[in-house]
Amino acid sequence: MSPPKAPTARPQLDPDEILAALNPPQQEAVRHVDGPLLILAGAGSGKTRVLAHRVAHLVASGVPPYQIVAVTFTNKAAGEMRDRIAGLIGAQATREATIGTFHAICARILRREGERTGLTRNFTIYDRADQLAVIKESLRRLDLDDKRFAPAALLVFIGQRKDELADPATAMRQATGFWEETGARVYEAYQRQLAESDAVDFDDLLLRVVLLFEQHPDVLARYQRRWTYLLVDEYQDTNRAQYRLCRLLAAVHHNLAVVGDDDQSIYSWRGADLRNILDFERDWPDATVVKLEQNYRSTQTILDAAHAIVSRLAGRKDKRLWTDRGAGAAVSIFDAYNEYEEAEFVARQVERLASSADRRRGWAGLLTRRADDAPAADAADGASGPLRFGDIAVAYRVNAQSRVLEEAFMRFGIPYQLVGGVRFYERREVKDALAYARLARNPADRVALERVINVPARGIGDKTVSELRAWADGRDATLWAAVEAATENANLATRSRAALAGFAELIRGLVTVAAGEPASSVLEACLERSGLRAALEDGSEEGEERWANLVELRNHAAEFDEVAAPEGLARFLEEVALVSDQDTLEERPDRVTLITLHAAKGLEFPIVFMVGLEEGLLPYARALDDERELEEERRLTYVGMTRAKDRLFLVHARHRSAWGSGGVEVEPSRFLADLPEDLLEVGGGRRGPSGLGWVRDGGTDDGSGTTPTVWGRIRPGLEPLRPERLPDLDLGSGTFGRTIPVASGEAATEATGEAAAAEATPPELAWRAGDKVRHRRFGDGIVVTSQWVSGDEEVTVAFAGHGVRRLVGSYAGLERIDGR
DNA sequence: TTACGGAGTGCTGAG
DNA sequence: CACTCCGTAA
Repeated sequence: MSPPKAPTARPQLDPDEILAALNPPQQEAVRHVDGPLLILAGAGSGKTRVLAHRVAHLVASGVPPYQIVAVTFTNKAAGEMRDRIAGLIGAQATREATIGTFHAICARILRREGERTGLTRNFTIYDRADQLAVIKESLRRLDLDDKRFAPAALLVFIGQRKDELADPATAMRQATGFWEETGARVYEAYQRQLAESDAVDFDDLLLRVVLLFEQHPDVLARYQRRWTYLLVDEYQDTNRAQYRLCRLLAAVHHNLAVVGDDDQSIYSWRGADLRNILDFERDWPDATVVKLEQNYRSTQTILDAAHAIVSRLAGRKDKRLWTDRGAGAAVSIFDAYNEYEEAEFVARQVERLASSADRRRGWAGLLTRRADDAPAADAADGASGPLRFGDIAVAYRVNAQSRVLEEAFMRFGIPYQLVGGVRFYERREVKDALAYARLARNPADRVALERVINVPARGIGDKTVSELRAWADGRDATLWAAVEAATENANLATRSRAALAGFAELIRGLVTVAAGEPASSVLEACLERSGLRAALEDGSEEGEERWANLVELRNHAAEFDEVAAPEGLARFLEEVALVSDQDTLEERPDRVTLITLHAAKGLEFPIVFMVGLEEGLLPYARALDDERELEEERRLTYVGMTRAKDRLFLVHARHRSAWGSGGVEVEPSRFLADLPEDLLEVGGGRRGPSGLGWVRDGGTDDGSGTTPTVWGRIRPGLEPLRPERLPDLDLGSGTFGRTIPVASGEAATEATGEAAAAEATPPELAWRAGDKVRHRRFGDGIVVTSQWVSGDEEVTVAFAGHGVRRLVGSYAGLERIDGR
């Protein structure tokens, strides 16, 4: 996303050549030049390819590259798009096009035009943690109780208002009830504080550009002239602000091409509005619609299974994916006793799949379980080479599920990489260092200032900071102004004044460095002068590790050194603020990828394990009482399944522990029951009547010999994970778990000495999963599970807005609000 | 002002 | 279990 350069001479491209390698619908999408275009692109239908070829075709047809803007969902996707386009039209011409995420493009626009809206070009982008700090400060200023008005809930409230393009006044007008009125007041205070800090949050990046365009038609007209061809990827995940942005930019020329798949819409919780794609044809009556239904990624079996999940959605755009790759292997279901066995199963399968024997013979043999079908050869992308760890991904609903998997992989010595989780930029020392860097550019950044004013400790305690706040509040000044004026502040102790003078001097020095030195030098100065380095180098192993992180941070900053000061630092901070989890994913051929289902969107792997297919996890507990949310869980399941190219494993456990407590019994996901039996092979678990209509009797291997199934047998010489939690694995005759001593309808019992005691407890539980209840404090919720714990019933309830709570039955005073 | 330990509490998802 | 918050002692 370098600044546009004057168009340069470029090699002549032949439009027909660009079309050559595409199928007919793809060609239609690429050949379409003027007017609105909706590309309904199913998973794996080659949409990135179509987008890239479309850009190339536009250029070949005479559109100057700088008039093209392509919007992607992540920076990583932008990079891939850029590479692909460069492969077609050359790097030189590609550099002239604008390719990036909505957020990055808007940040760039605001950097250039923001002064009309009261921002300086030094503005800071606040992340979620910063936002929470601002909300807490706003609550303090309004003298509100953060118990009654939970910062996280307010953040959601404010975010929703912004997604709808509602300002604080509008939010106040539309407020229903006291809580929302208060929310609107907090919203107003929050915005005021952002303005004081010369900062914007993620939503503001979009919102402010929309407002800028709406209030300054001249600016809008300039961008309309500049960008005459718009391409938007992942259109199903756009929110109202992004939608409005598209409409504004395309209002004159109508050259808006969007690509999306309503089946893959999984971000409604952050404002994505499915109507944007469903109503595209109504918004643009002259729209051309192209459906891409040929899939180049998965086997037909995987596609059929995935279709069974998604075909039950109401009001979806009708489409069905097909492939000419052949049926391929059955989808494998594994029924584990608990999450430890689940993880062990995955690890063992990974080990087996990547074993040297399989590697030598290639792994085509693994893909031909259904004998009537031709081998699922895929010469096109070379998938038939030796299988590597990097060909395997394990996907799960929530990050917390990764831990048990990591433990199992470590045990088995399987290399893995984790996407998401504790992110690099969220580590404390990294945030501290970045706070200094932010202050070096923008000392008004109050969140950064409060973060590091006493880090490392320099004798500026809470009392001193409170006095500074009072000084600033009384004068309507920034906290930084209060720091600078501290030497004249009689309310401060002499010692505090001295400490503050030192701190002010430190920041002023950093500001000077930031004005003229490259980004890495600024980082260097931040680390050294602040004392961060000295504080970390205390000889401890932890300190050493943290220091290593800061060195990495500085090295990353050095990548921006070629950009002249002060822009280099600005670019660095902007990129750091806008990186996504997916952006941090490296293509490591030697590592298994552990990833959330959300982050896995847009990726593909030859082999995918989806774990935790259980009621309460997928679908997630909080979605159980809401049909729309359930549909989103369904789409999320679909997204996960369609990541798999050749082999898909769906794994669920019968018992799962939640935050430290022992395992409770869980039901298999309803989505499993939607899968056609003839596409599946089932392993693990108890045989026979199990309440699962789809469980097949008999063993797990069909005897064809092409799938060397070893399920149900613990590997000799390897102790089971957490043996105390597992039933007698190695006594099971070919299958796991025999019969587990759990009375029907009753709570889970560990397969330990506790079992006997638990079995003696009275079995009548007042509550069961799915019951709708009301609690006097938490409001309405849904029972996730209920079990006997030391003589009382422990009810776990998911409350709307209050999270999942465990309550003691006899005290909770739960009220049944409907149903049984 | 800081360091420590115990208590309390929370797990969607993410730019 | 893993984090943050809070009170207390140094």
